Amino acid sequence: MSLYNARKTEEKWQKKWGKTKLYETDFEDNSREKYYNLIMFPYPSGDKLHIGHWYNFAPSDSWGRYKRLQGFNVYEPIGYDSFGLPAENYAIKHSVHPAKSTEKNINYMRKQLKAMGAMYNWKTELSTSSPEYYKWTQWIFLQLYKNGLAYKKKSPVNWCPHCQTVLANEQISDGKCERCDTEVTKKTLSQWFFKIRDYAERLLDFDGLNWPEKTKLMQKHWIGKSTGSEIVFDFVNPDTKEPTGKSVTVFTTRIDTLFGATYIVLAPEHEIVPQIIIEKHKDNVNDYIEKTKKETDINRSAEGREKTGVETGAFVKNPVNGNIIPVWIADYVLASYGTGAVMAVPAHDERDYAFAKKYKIPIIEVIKPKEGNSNIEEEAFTDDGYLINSGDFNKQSSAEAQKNITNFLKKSGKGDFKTQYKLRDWLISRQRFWGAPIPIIYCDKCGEVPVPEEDLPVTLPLEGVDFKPKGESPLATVDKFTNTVCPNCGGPAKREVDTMDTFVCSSWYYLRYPSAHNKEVPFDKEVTNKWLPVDMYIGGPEHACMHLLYARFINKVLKDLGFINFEEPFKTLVHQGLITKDGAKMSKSKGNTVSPDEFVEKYGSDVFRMYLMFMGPFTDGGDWNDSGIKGIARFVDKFYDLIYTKAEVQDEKLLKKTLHKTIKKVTEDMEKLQFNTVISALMEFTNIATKTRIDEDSKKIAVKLIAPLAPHLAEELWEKLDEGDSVFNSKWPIYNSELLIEENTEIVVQINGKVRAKFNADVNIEKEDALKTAKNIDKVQKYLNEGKIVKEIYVPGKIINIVVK
RNA sequence: GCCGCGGUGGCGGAAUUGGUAGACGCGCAGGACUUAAAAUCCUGUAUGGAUCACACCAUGUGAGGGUUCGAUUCCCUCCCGCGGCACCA
Repeated sequence: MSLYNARKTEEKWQKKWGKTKLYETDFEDNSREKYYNLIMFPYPSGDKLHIGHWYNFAPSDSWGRYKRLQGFNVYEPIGYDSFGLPAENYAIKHSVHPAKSTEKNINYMRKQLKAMGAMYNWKTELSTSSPEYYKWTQWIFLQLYKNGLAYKKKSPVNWCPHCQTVLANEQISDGKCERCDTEVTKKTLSQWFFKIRDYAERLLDFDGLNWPEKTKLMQKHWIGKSTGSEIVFDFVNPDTKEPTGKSVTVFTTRIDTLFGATYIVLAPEHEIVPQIIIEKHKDNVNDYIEKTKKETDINRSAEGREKTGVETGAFVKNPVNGNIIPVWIADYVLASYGTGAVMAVPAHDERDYAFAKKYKIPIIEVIKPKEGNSNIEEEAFTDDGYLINSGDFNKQSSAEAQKNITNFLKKSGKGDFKTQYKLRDWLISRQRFWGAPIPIIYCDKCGEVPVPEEDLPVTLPLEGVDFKPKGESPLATVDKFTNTVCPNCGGPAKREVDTMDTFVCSSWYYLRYPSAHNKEVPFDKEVTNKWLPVDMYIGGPEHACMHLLYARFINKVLKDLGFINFEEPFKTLVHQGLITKDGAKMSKSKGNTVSPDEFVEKYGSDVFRMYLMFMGPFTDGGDWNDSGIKGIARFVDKFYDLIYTKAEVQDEKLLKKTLHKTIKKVTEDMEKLQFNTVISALMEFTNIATKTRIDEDSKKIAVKLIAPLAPHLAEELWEKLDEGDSVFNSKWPIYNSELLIEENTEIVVQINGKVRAKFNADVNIEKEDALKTAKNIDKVQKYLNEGKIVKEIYVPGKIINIVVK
């Protein structure tokens, strides 16, 4: 029977840690190497700390504790990503100011986080919605603004009629608002953008980053670089074939197929469209454009949708061969990518092929496969090959022709090499209240004026706000906020009423943490250059393309502006897996959630977090089982009893060997964050040591080994072992490899690859002796008699395989 | 459709420079303790066959094929699940 009382013990140590300031980082300590261990900070929702948070935070804390035991000066900060829509929606419903509900949620969450017993440095706790923090978010906006990286642009944006707010492309899933599931429509507004596209090329460079390949690949796809050529097509009069003076530029990655272009297609939104329509087609074209406007992007890009389009009656001249080809409009060409115009080569592009067949446009074959055949009557041939029907370029390979044709057009100014990116500039304006106000003032005289840095923060009003959305920012309803004076001329002026995307707040919080106590600067230069970049960043894979890309962007900008001296914010990145229940994702709507509080109450934080880590590999996640946690609870009791009980060692040799094997296994697996096998190794050790009994020195080692996983239990036992101070001020054990050397081994005898017998032998037994021993075994002889020995394989100290035929 | 990851007992999972598949834990079954239960401890537990029982035999890591003395691990084809992207010119 165990005497271990988890809840009491955990409370005791949490209090003690607070008193002794064990986890308050000494940022100036140079005696130990720094280690910045970061988690993706939580959004303080009314749902409190859920199991997903635990699965991110607890293993991360175990990792931090392990690094500390290894001698690093570990900094583990905590904070809250506290701006955002849910608090605003709550305010709309219940008329509670977001500042109030957020504070309440943070207070509750802080209690839960403390009960977890992680080694957070509470001294540098921050929340993005506090004026002390968003003052500097606004400061960052101003740096981008002053350096031409923030600009305002009228653009069609995605509009959620329910939230009455603009959504970023990233916030729409399945044509619906990610937050409220309402069908998304369109609206044109004047918006602030950050020029992340300027950094596209640098964001593709992951050199020196220890990140999951998957994440890097996702960012690469997201940025979507493609290299090709731009070609200028001149419009010509359909009757006289004379140039009209107008032209359109297209982007293509397959300029080698240019001789096969039989029409070009413009996006319905393309600005040149109104100028080039021929009278006869005007009604048709305008109808089509009107129809397109009503369709959302999502519908337009729905899978398997039949391609539609209309003729404009206009014609252009192919610059490479002078062919006159028709100009069409079709909604499958997107205004937002490339130039909003494409050349169509039906013979060598599936989309163009289907379109040409439908509208009976000629198909001209210009590429032949190097090997085998293509059948243009049946389908498009889209691979590279060699050119035919292409004048001087015949017989060249696709790659050669791409270079040569572009260079040929370059001479006459009708083409050039060009690189395109799918990445769009970052839309940061939000027509919301609960965000950092954009520090811009509009003056009738002076125009757009940035708020002077010394006037920051532009504070959110606490009173007089109407949260009910009316299609504009709630801030517009607060006269006290909007009416101000121009910092330039002193005349009356209006403030920008939009706030920033919360991703702006979270794109730099890791820089603020170590300087969070400093009110003078966003981040202390010395501290930052010493403590950054982040050594380990652990969080969900859902942030692969947004938060993690934005943070890299802001970091690079701040480096370019000379504020910091490092290019990348996160050296090592790890994504935790997903916890499921009965194989399904947990969700409130399904009612299959697990409440951490309930299990922490019953078993304690140590047991709960260890079970989470035991369920499966950390990066894969696992399936929660209510009774599975009992196994960990039993293990904790057994371990406590093992250390607590004094007894004579029965089998010293076995104990030492097992202990050092365990040190090796635990150390190696901790390095790989394979907590599940760390725990099973400790279980095996406990099972064996319970039988052999254990001496005091070995106990200390065992306690250190379990300390990262069960910090409270370890501290309690460390104290019981009459060790003062904290186990987390001790040193991680090192195994003695001499103790791991095996003298005897079990050799497996296989006949034709099947295990037939085993025998014990000296590890260094020679092949001949091993075979001799094996062949003397009765059972082996039985099989040998069935045929002739064809081959004998000996894997030293492991296996004998005799092939009999 | 494309890209990435995965598929192992009743369940979560372990093992891969190719070398005894199923560690560890849950669950289940039997036993001990108890008036009884819970807790705890001990034993067993891939499937099928055979046996009073053991020894034993066969099969087995999504399916099929290949390479090899030997394949969960390598190669090919296919099926299923998960995540991401998607008319990107």
